[in-house]
Amino acid sequence: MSLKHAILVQLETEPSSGYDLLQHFKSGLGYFWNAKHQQIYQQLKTLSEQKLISLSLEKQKGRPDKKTYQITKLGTEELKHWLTNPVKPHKINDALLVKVYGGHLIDQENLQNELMLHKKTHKKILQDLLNMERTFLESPPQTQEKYKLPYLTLRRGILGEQAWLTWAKEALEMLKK
Amino acid sequence: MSLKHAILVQLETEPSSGYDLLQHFKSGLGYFWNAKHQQIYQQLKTLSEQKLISLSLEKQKGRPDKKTYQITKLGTEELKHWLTNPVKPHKINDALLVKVYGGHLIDQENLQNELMLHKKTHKKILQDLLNMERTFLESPPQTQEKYKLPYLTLRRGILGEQAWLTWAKEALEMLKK
DNA sequence: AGTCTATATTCAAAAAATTGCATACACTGA
DNA sequence: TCAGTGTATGCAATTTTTTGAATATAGACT
Repeated sequence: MSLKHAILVQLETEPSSGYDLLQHFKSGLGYFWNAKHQQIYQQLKTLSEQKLISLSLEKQKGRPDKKTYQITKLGTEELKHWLTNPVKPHKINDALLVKVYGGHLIDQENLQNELMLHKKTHKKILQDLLNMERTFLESPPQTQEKYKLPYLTLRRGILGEQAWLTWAKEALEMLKK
Repeated sequence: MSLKHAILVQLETEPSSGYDLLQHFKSGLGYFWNAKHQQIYQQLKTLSEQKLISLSLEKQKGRPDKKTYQITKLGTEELKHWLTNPVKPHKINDALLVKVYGGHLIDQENLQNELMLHKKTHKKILQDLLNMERTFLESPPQTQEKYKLPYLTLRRGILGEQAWLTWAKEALEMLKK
């Protein structure tokens, strides 16, 4: 169960509110760990009860108050413990590929159109990731050294998206034949 | 909810028992749709109740009897309906990347070792996929034409694994610095 | 004032996945 | 005969994910 640890990892980077975390899960962390806001808040409550994180209320100007959480010593220990133990390879559930597998049952143009839609999405994602990479590579060397591991997750995203687009091109060519 | 459709797609290809399906989910379909035997049997029961599949009991020599399911007309219609509607991009929950993101907290050798373990796994998967590809490409042209869409799912797997291994190489090099 | 949007959080229910456990048939080898 | 392995199926509980719904603060605009 790694949502807990994804949250702890992010809180270890900087204290955050539920909403801040949600933004991170829409970008950054979210490229490799999907989480819904209900999950995040629920998990924050649990982590707080377990004393792995602590809570402080923060008043904001022009915005509602927010609850800021930060990781505790206990939380950091729990996180380190998890980090030292091996995880299993992630499992894939890709409905698009199920559709491709059974695609002979439908009109090939429909399949092509859908592939092109997904291609568009993936192009956007790749663009976003490349922008993030450019920003990172323009940052000072100590920043680059500090964040070299998060950068690796970015590289994984980029290489994965590029592979996907290579495949999509191939697939569309085959479908046109 | 695509387990249902993954099962229907496979049953459309050929009638199968729960056990047969399980083997398919360990290979072939399983590279892009993960399913546990409990899920499969449960889903077969539901699909049968819904008349999307029909059941026949088959006696075997030297083995226990098996229940063979085949897709019904209604099932084929349901499947086609699903196939014509767009699906969302699949979501990623990759614990390894969460670990890489927070990897500065642990001994870098531990992280390297784990990456190398995963690398080994991915190499094996790629090998399996390439073997499957070779077999496919050695098959008669009409077979290749018939299964060109399932072949596309294989190609996706191969390109994805290759991208993963490229990344792993890059990551290990960075970790060694 | 009301509507819309953004920020911020919460509760609840349903669906799906995972884990644990179990049973039965059949064969093989000690 | 028993233990181990493979084939074959099933039930139940727990955990995780998804979906739906809602509330509150605050600002901007009509």
